[in-house]
Amino acid sequence: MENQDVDRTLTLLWRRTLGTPQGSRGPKQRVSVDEVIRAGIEVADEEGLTAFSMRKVADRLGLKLMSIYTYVPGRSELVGLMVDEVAGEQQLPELGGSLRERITAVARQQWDECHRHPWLLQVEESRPWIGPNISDRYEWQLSAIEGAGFTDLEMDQVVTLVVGFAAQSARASIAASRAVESSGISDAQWWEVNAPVLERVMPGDRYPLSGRVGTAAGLEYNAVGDPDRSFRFGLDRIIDGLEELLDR
Amino acid sequence: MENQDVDRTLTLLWRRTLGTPQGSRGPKQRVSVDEVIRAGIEVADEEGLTAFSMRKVADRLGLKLMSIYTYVPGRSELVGLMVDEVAGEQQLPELGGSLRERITAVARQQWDECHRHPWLLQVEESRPWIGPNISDRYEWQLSAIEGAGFTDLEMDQVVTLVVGFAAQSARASIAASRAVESSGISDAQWWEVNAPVLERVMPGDRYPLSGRVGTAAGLEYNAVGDPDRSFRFGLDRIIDGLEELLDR
DNA sequence: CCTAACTCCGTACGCCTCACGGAATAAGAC
DNA sequence: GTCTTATTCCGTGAGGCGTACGGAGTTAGG
Repeated sequence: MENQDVDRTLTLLWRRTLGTPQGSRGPKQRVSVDEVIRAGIEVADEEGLTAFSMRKVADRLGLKLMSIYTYVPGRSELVGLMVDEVAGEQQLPELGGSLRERITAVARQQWDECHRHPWLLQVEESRPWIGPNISDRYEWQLSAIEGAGFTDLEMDQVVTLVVGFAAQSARASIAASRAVESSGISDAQWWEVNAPVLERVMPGDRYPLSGRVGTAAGLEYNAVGDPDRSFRFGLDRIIDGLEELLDR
Repeated sequence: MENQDVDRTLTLLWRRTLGTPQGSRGPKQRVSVDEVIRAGIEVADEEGLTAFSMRKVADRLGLKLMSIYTYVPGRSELVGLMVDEVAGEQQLPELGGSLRERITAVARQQWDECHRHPWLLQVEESRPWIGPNISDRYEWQLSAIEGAGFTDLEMDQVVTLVVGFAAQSARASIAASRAVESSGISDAQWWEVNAPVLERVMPGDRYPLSGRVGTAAGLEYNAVGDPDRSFRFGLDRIIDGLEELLDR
Protein backbone atom coordinates (compact mmCIF):
# COMPACT_ATOMS: atom_id res chain seq x y z
CA MET A 1 0.00 0.00 0.00
CA GLU A 2 2.35 2.60 1.26
CA ASN A 3 5.31 0.97 -0.44
CA GLN A 4 3.50 1.45 -3.71
CA ASP A 5 3.16 5.17 -3.09
CA VAL A 6 6.88 5.42 -2.42
CA ASP A 7 7.70 3.74 -5.70
CA ARG A 8 5.22 5.85 -7.57
CA THR A 9 6.55 9.07 -6.10
CA LEU A 10 10.13 8.11 -6.85
CA THR A 11 9.31 7.43 -10.49
CA LEU A 12 7.52 10.78 -10.60
CA LEU A 13 10.54 12.52 -9.13
CA TRP A 14 12.85 10.95 -11.72
CA ARG A 15 10.35 11.26 -14.56
CA ARG A 16 12.82 13.14 -16.77
CA THR A 17 15.20 10.19 -16.86
CA LEU A 18 12.63 7.42 -16.51
CA GLY A 19 10.03 8.77 -18.90
CA THR A 20 6.39 9.20 -18.01
CA PRO A 21 4.81 5.75 -17.79
CA GLN A 22 1.23 6.59 -18.66
CA GLY A 23 -1.11 3.74 -19.32
CA SER A 24 -2.34 4.02 -22.86
CA ARG A 25 -5.85 2.73 -22.36
CA GLY A 26 -8.29 5.35 -21.17
CA PRO A 27 -8.77 9.04 -21.97
CA LYS A 28 -5.72 11.28 -22.31
CA GLN A 29 -4.83 13.31 -19.27
CA ARG A 30 -6.00 16.92 -19.59
CA VAL A 31 -2.91 18.33 -17.95
CA SER A 32 0.51 16.95 -17.05
CA VAL A 33 2.27 16.13 -13.80
CA ASP A 34 4.53 19.09 -14.45
CA GLU A 35 1.56 21.39 -14.66
CA VAL A 36 0.19 20.00 -11.41
CA ILE A 37 3.51 20.59 -9.70
CA ARG A 38 3.80 24.08 -11.18
CA ALA A 39 0.27 24.93 -10.06
CA GLY A 40 1.12 23.65 -6.61
CA ILE A 41 4.17 25.86 -6.45
CA GLU A 42 2.14 28.88 -7.49
CA VAL A 43 -0.45 28.26 -4.80
CA ALA A 44 2.21 27.74 -2.15
CA ASP A 45 4.12 30.82 -3.28
CA GLU A 46 1.03 32.95 -2.95
CA GLU A 47 -0.52 31.61 0.20
CA GLY A 48 2.04 29.54 2.06
CA LEU A 49 1.99 25.87 2.82
CA THR A 50 -0.69 25.95 5.51
CA ALA A 51 -3.17 27.56 3.14
CA PHE A 52 -2.00 25.29 0.32
CA SER A 53 -4.67 22.75 -0.50
CA MET A 54 -5.46 20.16 -3.12
CA ARG A 55 -8.69 21.99 -3.86
CA LYS A 56 -6.84 25.17 -4.79
CA VAL A 57 -4.43 23.29 -7.02
CA ALA A 58 -7.37 21.69 -8.80
CA ASP A 59 -9.17 25.01 -9.20
CA ARG A 60 -6.10 26.58 -10.75
CA LEU A 61 -5.93 23.84 -13.35
CA GLY A 62 -9.63 23.86 -14.15
CA LEU A 63 -10.02 20.37 -12.73
CA LYS A 64 -12.15 19.13 -9.91
CA LEU A 65 -10.62 18.10 -6.63
CA MET A 66 -10.40 14.36 -6.99
CA SER A 67 -8.81 14.42 -10.41
CA ILE A 68 -5.56 15.59 -8.88
CA TYR A 69 -5.23 12.21 -7.23
CA THR A 70 -4.80 10.58 -10.63
CA TYR A 71 -1.59 12.59 -11.05
CA VAL A 72 -0.04 12.37 -7.60
CA PRO A 73 -0.68 10.00 -4.71
CA GLY A 74 -1.53 12.67 -2.16
CA ARG A 75 -0.78 16.01 -0.69
CA SER A 76 2.52 15.25 1.02
CA GLU A 77 3.88 13.52 -2.07
CA LEU A 78 2.95 16.53 -4.17
CA VAL A 79 4.84 18.75 -1.77
CA GLY A 80 7.84 16.45 -2.14
CA LEU A 81 7.69 16.86 -5.89
CA MET A 82 7.39 20.62 -5.53
CA VAL A 83 10.47 20.73 -3.34
CA ASP A 84 12.61 18.98 -5.90
CA GLU A 85 11.14 21.07 -8.69
CA VAL A 86 12.11 24.41 -7.18
CA ALA A 87 15.55 23.03 -6.32
CA GLY A 88 16.14 22.81 -10.05
CA GLU A 89 14.64 26.01 -11.31
CA GLN A 90 17.77 28.09 -11.00
CA GLN A 91 21.03 26.96 -12.44
CA LEU A 92 23.70 26.28 -9.85
CA PRO A 93 26.34 29.02 -10.00
CA GLU A 94 29.86 28.25 -11.16
CA LEU A 95 32.12 27.76 -8.18
CA GLY A 96 35.43 29.58 -8.12
CA GLY A 97 37.69 31.74 -6.04
CA SER A 98 38.68 31.24 -2.45
CA LEU A 99 37.14 28.75 -0.06
CA ARG A 100 35.40 31.66 1.61
CA GLU A 101 33.82 32.72 -1.66
CA ARG A 102 32.76 29.19 -2.51
CA ILE A 103 31.13 28.58 0.85
CA THR A 104 29.44 31.95 0.64
CA ALA A 105 28.03 30.97 -2.74
CA VAL A 106 26.54 27.78 -1.28
CA ALA A 107 24.97 29.63 1.61
CA ARG A 108 23.70 32.40 -0.63
CA GLN A 109 22.12 29.91 -3.00
CA GLN A 110 20.15 28.36 -0.14
CA TRP A 111 19.22 31.77 1.25
CA ASP A 112 17.94 32.91 -2.14
CA GLU A 113 15.90 29.79 -2.75
CA CYS A 114 14.23 30.08 0.63
CA HIS A 115 13.30 33.66 -0.13
CA ARG A 116 11.97 32.74 -3.54
CA HIS A 117 9.77 30.03 -2.00
CA PRO A 118 9.26 30.69 1.68
CA TRP A 119 7.02 27.64 2.05
CA LEU A 120 10.12 25.45 1.71
CA LEU A 121 10.82 26.22 5.35
CA GLN A 122 7.37 24.96 6.34
CA VAL A 123 7.92 21.56 4.77
CA GLU A 124 8.52 18.94 7.37
CA GLU A 125 9.08 15.47 6.17
CA SER A 126 10.74 13.05 8.51
CA ARG A 127 12.50 11.49 5.55
CA PRO A 128 13.44 13.62 2.54
CA TRP A 129 12.48 12.55 -0.97
CA ILE A 130 15.62 12.00 -3.03
CA GLY A 131 14.99 13.63 -6.38
CA PRO A 132 17.30 14.58 -9.21
CA ASN A 133 17.63 18.26 -8.43
CA ILE A 134 18.21 17.71 -4.74
CA SER A 135 20.88 15.19 -5.63
CA ASP A 136 22.57 17.51 -8.12
CA ARG A 137 22.63 20.27 -5.59
CA TYR A 138 24.14 18.14 -2.85
CA GLU A 139 26.89 17.11 -5.23
CA TRP A 140 27.45 20.77 -6.11
CA GLN A 141 27.56 21.75 -2.45
CA LEU A 142 30.17 19.10 -1.75
CA SER A 143 32.23 20.19 -4.74
CA ALA A 144 32.44 23.66 -3.21
CA ILE A 145 34.59 22.36 -0.37
CA GLU A 146 36.25 19.41 -2.11
CA GLY A 147 40.02 19.57 -1.84
CA ALA A 148 40.00 22.14 0.93
CA GLY A 149 41.37 19.60 3.39
CA PHE A 150 38.30 18.30 5.17
CA THR A 151 37.85 14.59 5.77
CA ASP A 152 34.94 12.89 4.04
CA LEU A 153 33.00 12.88 7.27
CA GLU A 154 33.70 16.54 7.86
CA MET A 155 32.57 17.44 4.37
CA ASP A 156 29.05 16.30 5.13
CA GLN A 157 29.07 18.10 8.46
CA VAL A 158 30.32 21.31 6.85
CA VAL A 159 27.60 21.28 4.22
CA THR A 160 24.98 20.53 6.87
CA LEU A 161 26.28 23.40 8.96
CA VAL A 162 26.40 25.98 6.18
CA VAL A 163 23.13 25.04 4.53
CA GLY A 164 21.32 24.73 7.85
CA PHE A 165 22.58 28.11 8.93
CA ALA A 166 21.40 29.70 5.70
CA ALA A 167 17.97 28.14 6.13
CA GLN A 168 17.71 29.28 9.72
CA SER A 169 18.70 32.84 8.76
CA ALA A 170 16.21 32.85 5.93
CA ARG A 171 13.56 31.74 8.38
CA ALA A 172 14.20 34.81 10.52
CA SER A 173 14.32 37.07 7.49
CA ILE A 174 11.05 35.78 6.10
CA ALA A 175 9.33 35.95 9.46
CA ALA A 176 10.38 39.58 9.71
CA SER A 177 9.00 40.58 6.32
CA ARG A 178 5.83 38.61 6.87
CA ALA A 179 5.35 40.33 10.21
CA VAL A 180 5.15 43.67 8.46
CA GLU A 181 3.34 42.90 5.26
CA SER A 182 0.87 40.20 6.23
CA SER A 183 -0.37 41.62 9.51
CA GLY A 184 -0.16 45.15 8.17
CA ILE A 185 1.38 46.29 11.43
CA SER A 186 4.73 48.03 11.37
CA ASP A 187 7.39 47.48 13.99
CA ALA A 188 6.59 50.87 15.45
CA GLN A 189 2.88 50.17 15.69
CA TRP A 190 3.58 46.82 17.26
CA TRP A 191 5.63 48.42 19.98
CA GLU A 192 2.92 50.99 20.54
CA VAL A 193 0.54 48.17 21.41
CA ASN A 194 2.96 46.16 23.49
CA ALA A 195 4.88 48.92 25.23
CA PRO A 196 2.17 50.07 27.66
CA VAL A 197 1.69 46.59 29.08
CA LEU A 198 5.36 45.70 29.04
CA GLU A 199 6.44 48.89 30.77
CA ARG A 200 3.97 48.25 33.53
CA VAL A 201 5.06 44.68 33.91
CA MET A 202 8.82 44.70 33.48
CA PRO A 203 10.57 46.11 36.54
CA GLY A 204 13.11 48.75 35.55
CA ASP A 205 16.12 46.89 36.85
CA ARG A 206 15.32 43.33 35.89
CA TYR A 207 16.45 43.39 32.26
CA PRO A 208 19.49 45.66 32.12
CA LEU A 209 21.29 43.83 29.30
CA SER A 210 18.16 43.35 27.20
CA GLY A 211 17.44 47.03 27.56
CA ARG A 212 20.94 48.10 26.61
CA VAL A 213 21.26 45.73 23.68
CA GLY A 214 17.72 46.35 22.52
CA THR A 215 18.13 50.11 22.34
CA ALA A 216 21.49 49.71 20.58
CA ALA A 217 19.85 47.54 17.95
CA GLY A 218 16.87 49.87 17.73
CA LEU A 219 19.14 52.85 17.06
CA GLU A 220 21.25 51.11 14.43
CA TYR A 221 18.43 49.81 12.27
CA ASN A 222 14.94 51.05 13.07
CA ALA A 223 13.64 47.58 13.70
CA VAL A 224 14.02 44.69 16.11
CA GLY A 225 16.72 43.19 13.91
CA ASP A 226 18.39 43.15 10.52
CA PRO A 227 18.17 39.60 9.15
CA ASP A 228 20.46 40.11 6.19
CA ARG A 229 23.15 41.57 8.38
CA SER A 230 22.79 38.75 10.91
CA PHE A 231 23.16 36.33 8.04
CA ARG A 232 26.42 37.85 6.85
CA PHE A 233 27.72 38.16 10.41
CA GLY A 234 27.03 34.54 11.25
CA LEU A 235 28.33 33.23 7.97
CA ASP A 236 31.62 35.08 8.39
CA ARG A 237 32.05 33.64 11.89
CA ILE A 238 31.31 30.14 10.65
CA ILE A 239 33.79 30.40 7.80
CA ASP A 240 36.41 31.79 10.18
CA GLY A 241 35.85 28.76 12.36
CA LEU A 242 36.12 26.38 9.44
CA GLU A 243 39.36 27.93 8.26
CA GLU A 244 40.79 27.57 11.72
CA LEU A 245 39.90 23.89 11.70
CA LEU A 246 41.85 23.52 8.46
CA ASP A 247 44.84 25.34 9.93
CA ARG A 248 45.23 22.73 12.62
CA MET B 1 -11.05 43.72 17.93
CA GLU B 2 -7.67 42.31 17.30
CA ASN B 3 -6.03 44.90 19.49
CA GLN B 4 -8.18 43.61 22.32
CA ASP B 5 -6.89 40.09 21.81
CA VAL B 6 -3.32 41.34 21.98
CA ASP B 7 -3.94 43.08 25.28
CA ARG B 8 -5.75 40.08 26.67
CA THR B 9 -2.98 37.71 25.66
CA LEU B 10 -0.31 39.96 27.12
CA THR B 11 -2.12 40.11 30.45
CA LEU B 12 -2.42 36.34 30.34
CA LEU B 13 1.29 35.99 29.64
CA TRP B 14 2.18 38.20 32.58
CA ARG B 15 -0.55 36.85 34.84
CA ARG B 16 1.90 36.00 37.63
CA THR B 17 2.87 39.63 38.06
CA LEU B 18 -0.44 41.18 37.04
CA GLY B 19 -2.75 38.83 38.89
CA THR B 20 -5.65 37.03 37.29
CA PRO B 21 -8.37 39.56 36.60
CA GLN B 22 -11.41 37.35 36.68
CA GLY B 23 -14.77 39.03 36.66
CA SER B 24 -16.53 38.18 39.86
CA ARG B 25 -20.06 37.94 38.53
CA GLY B 26 -21.06 34.68 36.96
CA PRO B 27 -20.21 31.05 37.71
CA LYS B 28 -16.71 30.18 38.83
CA GLN B 29 -14.40 28.81 36.20
CA ARG B 30 -14.09 25.04 36.44
CA VAL B 31 -10.41 25.02 35.62
CA SER B 32 -7.70 27.67 35.41
CA VAL B 33 -5.72 29.23 32.59
CA ASP B 34 -2.68 27.38 33.86
CA GLU B 35 -4.49 24.09 33.53
CA VAL B 36 -5.54 24.97 30.00
CA ILE B 37 -1.96 25.80 29.08
CA ARG B 38 -0.66 22.65 30.76
CA ALA B 39 -3.23 20.52 28.95
CA GLY B 40 -2.25 22.18 25.70
CA ILE B 41 1.40 21.36 26.31
CA GLU B 42 0.54 17.74 27.04
CA VAL B 43 -1.43 17.40 23.82
CA ALA B 44 1.33 19.03 21.78
CA ASP B 45 4.00 16.88 23.44
CA GLU B 46 2.12 13.73 22.58
CA GLU B 47 0.90 14.48 19.09
CA GLY B 48 2.79 17.48 17.74
CA LEU B 49 1.46 20.85 16.79
CA THR B 50 -0.31 19.82 13.60
CA ALA B 51 -2.43 17.28 15.46
CA PHE B 52 -2.87 19.72 18.32
CA SER B 53 -6.44 20.97 18.45
CA MET B 54 -8.70 22.94 20.73
CA ARG B 55 -11.02 19.96 20.91
CA LYS B 56 -8.32 17.72 22.35
CA VAL B 57 -7.42 20.32 24.93
CA ALA B 58 -11.05 20.58 25.94
CA ASP B 59 -11.46 16.80 26.11
CA ARG B 60 -8.44 16.49 28.35
CA LEU B 61 -9.95 18.97 30.79
CA GLY B 62 -13.43 17.46 30.77
CA LEU B 63 -14.81 20.57 29.08
CA LYS B 64 -16.57 20.99 25.78
CA LEU B 65 -14.85 22.64 22.87
CA MET B 66 -16.24 26.14 23.05
CA SER B 67 -15.55 26.59 26.75
CA ILE B 68 -11.86 26.85 26.04
CA TYR B 69 -12.51 30.15 24.32
CA THR B 70 -13.52 31.69 27.64
CA TYR B 71 -9.97 31.10 28.87
CA VAL B 72 -7.90 32.05 25.82
CA PRO B 73 -8.78 34.11 22.75
CA GLY B 74 -7.93 31.42 20.23
CA ARG B 75 -5.64 28.70 19.11
CA SER B 76 -2.60 30.75 18.15
CA GLU B 77 -2.74 32.75 21.36
CA LEU B 78 -2.85 29.53 23.36
CA VAL B 79 0.23 28.34 21.53
CA GLY B 80 1.95 31.60 22.42
CA LEU B 81 1.13 31.00 26.08
CA MET B 82 2.43 27.44 25.84
CA VAL B 83 5.72 28.65 24.37
CA ASP B 84 6.38 30.99 27.25
CA GLU B 85 5.27 28.38 29.77
CA VAL B 86 7.78 25.76 28.65
CA ALA B 87 10.49 28.41 28.47
CA GLY B 88 10.13 28.69 32.23
CA GLU B 89 9.77 25.11 33.30
CA GLN B 90 13.46 24.43 33.76
CA GLN B 91 15.63 26.69 35.82
CA LEU B 92 18.32 28.47 33.83
CA PRO B 93 21.73 26.98 34.66
CA GLU B 94 24.33 28.99 36.50
CA LEU B 95 26.82 30.44 34.05
CA GLY B 96 30.50 30.08 34.79
CA GLY B 97 33.80 29.06 33.34
CA SER B 98 35.26 30.07 30.01
CA LEU B 99 33.43 31.85 27.23
CA ARG B 100 33.37 28.55 25.36
CA GLU B 101 31.67 26.82 28.27
CA ARG B 102 29.15 29.62 28.73
CA ILE B 103 28.18 29.70 25.06
CA THR B 104 27.93 25.94 25.05
CA ALA B 105 25.57 26.13 28.01
CA VAL B 106 23.31 28.55 26.12
CA ALA B 107 23.25 26.35 23.05
CA ARG B 108 22.70 23.21 25.09
CA GLN B 109 19.80 24.79 26.96
CA GLN B 110 18.06 25.56 23.67
CA TRP B 111 18.83 22.12 22.28
CA ASP B 112 17.42 20.44 25.37
CA GLU B 113 14.26 22.49 25.38
CA CYS B 114 13.59 21.71 21.73
CA HIS B 115 13.99 18.03 22.45
CA ARG B 116 11.71 18.20 25.44
CA HIS B 117 9.02 19.90 23.36
CA PRO B 118 9.61 19.24 19.67
CA TRP B 119 6.48 21.17 18.70
CA LEU B 120 8.33 24.38 19.59
CA LEU B 121 10.02 24.11 16.22
CA GLN B 122 6.67 23.95 14.47
CA VAL B 123 5.50 27.22 15.95
CA GLU B 124 5.56 29.99 13.44
CA GLU B 125 4.45 33.35 14.55
CA SER B 126 5.49 36.34 12.53
CA ARG B 127 5.82 38.33 15.72
CA PRO B 128 6.82 36.60 18.96
CA TRP B 129 4.81 37.05 22.12
CA ILE B 130 6.95 38.71 24.77
CA GLY B 131 6.29 36.82 27.97
CA PRO B 132 8.12 36.72 31.28
CA ASN B 133 10.03 33.49 30.75
CA ILE B 134 11.15 34.39 27.24
CA SER B 135 12.36 37.72 28.57
CA ASP B 136 14.23 36.15 31.46
CA ARG B 137 15.93 33.74 29.15
CA TYR B 138 17.05 36.40 26.70
CA GLU B 139 18.60 38.33 29.56
CA TRP B 140 20.32 35.15 30.70
CA GLN B 141 21.61 34.44 27.21
CA LEU B 142 23.06 37.92 26.95
CA SER B 143 24.68 37.59 30.36
CA ALA B 144 26.56 34.56 29.08
CA ILE B 145 28.59 36.73 26.72
CA GLU B 146 28.55 40.01 28.64
CA GLY B 147 32.04 41.35 29.20
CA ALA B 148 33.63 39.13 26.58
CA GLY B 149 34.39 42.07 24.36
CA PHE B 150 31.50 42.15 21.91
CA THR B 151 29.76 45.40 21.06
CA ASP B 152 26.14 45.75 22.07
CA LEU B 153 25.11 45.13 18.49
CA GLU B 154 27.28 42.07 18.22
CA MET B 155 25.88 40.64 21.43
CA ASP B 156 22.44 40.36 19.89
CA GLN B 157 23.88 38.85 16.74
CA VAL B 158 25.89 36.31 18.70
CA VAL B 159 22.89 35.16 20.69
CA THR B 160 20.83 34.94 17.52
CA LEU B 161 23.56 32.90 15.88
CA VAL B 162 24.07 30.46 18.72
CA VAL B 163 20.42 29.98 19.59
CA GLY B 164 19.40 29.70 15.97
CA PHE B 165 22.07 27.13 15.32
CA ALA B 166 20.94 25.06 18.31
CA ALA B 167 17.36 25.17 17.08
CA GLN B 168 18.35 24.17 13.58
CA SER B 169 20.41 21.26 14.89
CA ALA B 170 17.58 20.15 17.12
CA ARG B 171 15.30 20.24 14.11
CA ALA B 172 17.54 17.77 12.31
CA SER B 173 17.87 15.59 15.38
CA ILE B 174 14.14 15.44 15.97
CA ALA B 175 13.39 14.76 12.34
CA ALA B 176 15.82 11.85 12.50
CA SER B 177 14.24 10.24 15.54
CA ARG B 178 10.76 10.83 14.23
CA ALA B 179 11.71 9.22 10.94
CA VAL B 180 12.47 5.99 12.75
CA GLU B 181 9.86 5.85 15.46
CA SER B 182 6.81 7.41 13.86
CA SER B 183 6.94 5.75 10.46
CA GLY B 184 8.24 2.53 11.95
CA ILE B 185 10.75 2.23 9.16
CA SER B 186 14.43 1.95 10.01
CA ASP B 187 17.15 3.61 7.98
CA ALA B 188 18.07 0.25 6.53
CA GLN B 189 14.52 -0.56 5.48
CA TRP B 190 14.16 2.87 3.97
CA TRP B 191 17.22 2.32 1.81
CA GLU B 192 15.90 -1.07 0.79
CA VAL B 193 12.86 0.63 -0.70
CA ASN B 194 14.70 3.53 -2.28
CA ALA B 195 17.87 1.83 -3.46
CA PRO B 196 16.42 -0.19 -6.37
CA VAL B 197 14.93 2.88 -8.02
CA LEU B 198 17.85 5.13 -7.23
CA GLU B 199 20.44 2.72 -8.53
CA ARG B 200 18.58 2.46 -11.78
CA VAL B 201 18.24 6.18 -12.09
CA MET B 202 21.50 7.62 -10.86
CA PRO B 203 24.27 7.15 -13.38
CA GLY B 204 27.35 5.66 -11.76
CA ASP B 205 29.62 8.61 -12.44
CA ARG B 206 27.29 11.54 -11.85
CA TYR B 207 27.53 11.75 -8.08
CA PRO B 208 31.13 10.85 -7.19
CA LEU B 209 31.42 13.10 -4.14
CA SER B 210 27.99 12.23 -2.78
CA GLY B 211 28.85 8.58 -3.11
CA ARG B 212 32.21 8.90 -1.40
CA VAL B 213 30.94 11.09 1.43
CA GLY B 214 27.76 9.07 1.82
CA THR B 215 29.55 5.78 2.25
CA ALA B 216 32.03 7.38 4.66
CA ALA B 217 29.15 8.60 6.78
CA GLY B 218 27.37 5.28 6.46
CA LEU B 219 30.41 3.41 7.71
CA GLU B 220 31.07 5.72 10.66
CA TYR B 221 27.57 5.70 12.11
CA ASN B 222 25.12 3.24 10.67
CA ALA B 223 22.71 5.96 9.62
CA VAL B 224 22.43 8.87 7.24
CA GLY B 225 23.80 11.18 9.90
CA ASP B 226 24.55 11.72 13.56
CA PRO B 227 22.68 14.84 14.68
CA ASP B 228 24.30 15.13 18.10
CA ARG B 229 27.74 14.96 16.57
CA SER B 230 26.85 17.53 13.91
CA PHE B 231 25.62 19.77 16.69
CA ARG B 232 28.89 19.59 18.60
CA PHE B 233 30.93 19.97 15.42
CA GLY B 234 29.07 23.06 14.28
CA LEU B 235 29.04 24.64 17.71
CA ASP B 236 32.78 24.24 18.08
CA ARG B 237 33.36 25.86 14.70
CA ILE B 238 31.05 28.76 15.60
CA ILE B 239 32.76 29.36 18.91
CA ASP B 240 36.17 29.22 17.21
CA GLY B 241 34.93 31.87 14.82
CA LEU B 242 33.62 34.04 17.63
CA GLU B 243 36.89 33.83 19.53
CA GLU B 244 38.77 34.87 16.44
CA LEU B 245 36.52 37.89 16.13
CA LEU B 246 37.43 38.87 19.68
CA ASP B 247 41.15 38.41 18.99
CA ARG B 248 41.08 41.09 16.32
C1' DC C 1 -16.83 -5.51 -31.19
C1' DC C 2 -16.09 -6.32 -26.54
C1' DT C 3 -13.52 -5.75 -22.51
C1' DA C 4 -10.34 -3.87 -19.50
C1' DA C 5 -7.95 0.08 -18.11
C1' DC C 6 -7.90 4.73 -17.33
C1' DT C 7 -9.52 9.69 -16.33
C1' DC C 8 -12.60 12.66 -14.20
C1' DC C 9 -15.56 13.60 -10.59
C1' DG C 10 -19.84 13.49 -6.97
C1' DT C 11 -20.51 12.19 -2.53
C1' DA C 12 -19.48 11.38 2.06
C1' DC C 13 -16.82 10.98 6.39
C1' DG C 14 -14.24 12.82 9.79
C1' DC C 15 -11.34 16.27 11.04
C1' DC C 16 -10.39 21.46 12.05
C1' DT C 17 -11.37 26.85 13.92
C1' DC C 18 -14.43 29.97 15.41
C1' DA C 19 -18.88 33.23 15.30
C1' DC C 20 -23.17 33.45 17.49
C1' DG C 21 -26.64 32.97 20.71
C1' DG C 22 -28.99 30.62 24.55
C1' DA C 23 -29.28 28.66 29.24
C1' DA C 24 -27.54 28.41 33.78
C1' DT C 25 -25.22 30.71 37.49
C1' DA C 26 -23.86 34.01 40.93
C1' DA C 27 -22.60 38.60 42.54
C1' DG C 28 -23.81 43.40 43.00
C1' DA C 29 -27.60 47.05 42.99
C1' DC C 30 -31.57 48.52 44.89
C1' DG D 1 -35.34 39.82 48.89
C1' DT D 2 -35.64 40.63 44.31
C1' DC D 3 -33.78 42.19 40.02
C1' DT D 4 -30.21 43.00 36.81
C1' DT D 5 -26.16 42.04 34.71
C1' DA D 6 -21.79 39.86 33.89
C1' DT D 7 -19.86 35.47 33.21
C1' DT D 8 -19.33 30.46 32.16
C1' DC D 9 -20.49 26.60 29.59
C1' DC D 10 -22.05 24.75 25.49
C1' DG D 11 -25.04 23.50 21.00
C1' DT D 12 -25.26 24.64 16.45
C1' DG D 13 -23.63 25.73 12.15
C1' DA D 14 -20.65 27.79 8.51
C1' DG D 15 -16.72 27.18 5.92
C1' DG D 16 -12.40 25.02 5.57
C1' DC D 17 -9.41 20.60 4.92
C1' DG D 18 -7.61 15.41 2.98
C1' DT D 19 -8.99 11.43 0.97
C1' DA D 20 -11.73 6.73 0.48
C1' DC D 21 -15.03 4.90 -2.56
C1' DG D 22 -17.61 4.07 -6.48
C1' DG D 23 -19.70 5.45 -10.86
C1' DA D 24 -19.73 7.35 -15.58
C1' DG D 25 -17.52 8.24 -19.69
C1' DT D 26 -13.51 7.31 -22.89
C1' DT D 27 -10.12 4.83 -25.36
C1' DA D 28 -6.88 1.12 -26.92
C1' DG D 29 -5.79 -3.89 -27.10
C1' DG D 30 -7.41 -8.42 -27.93
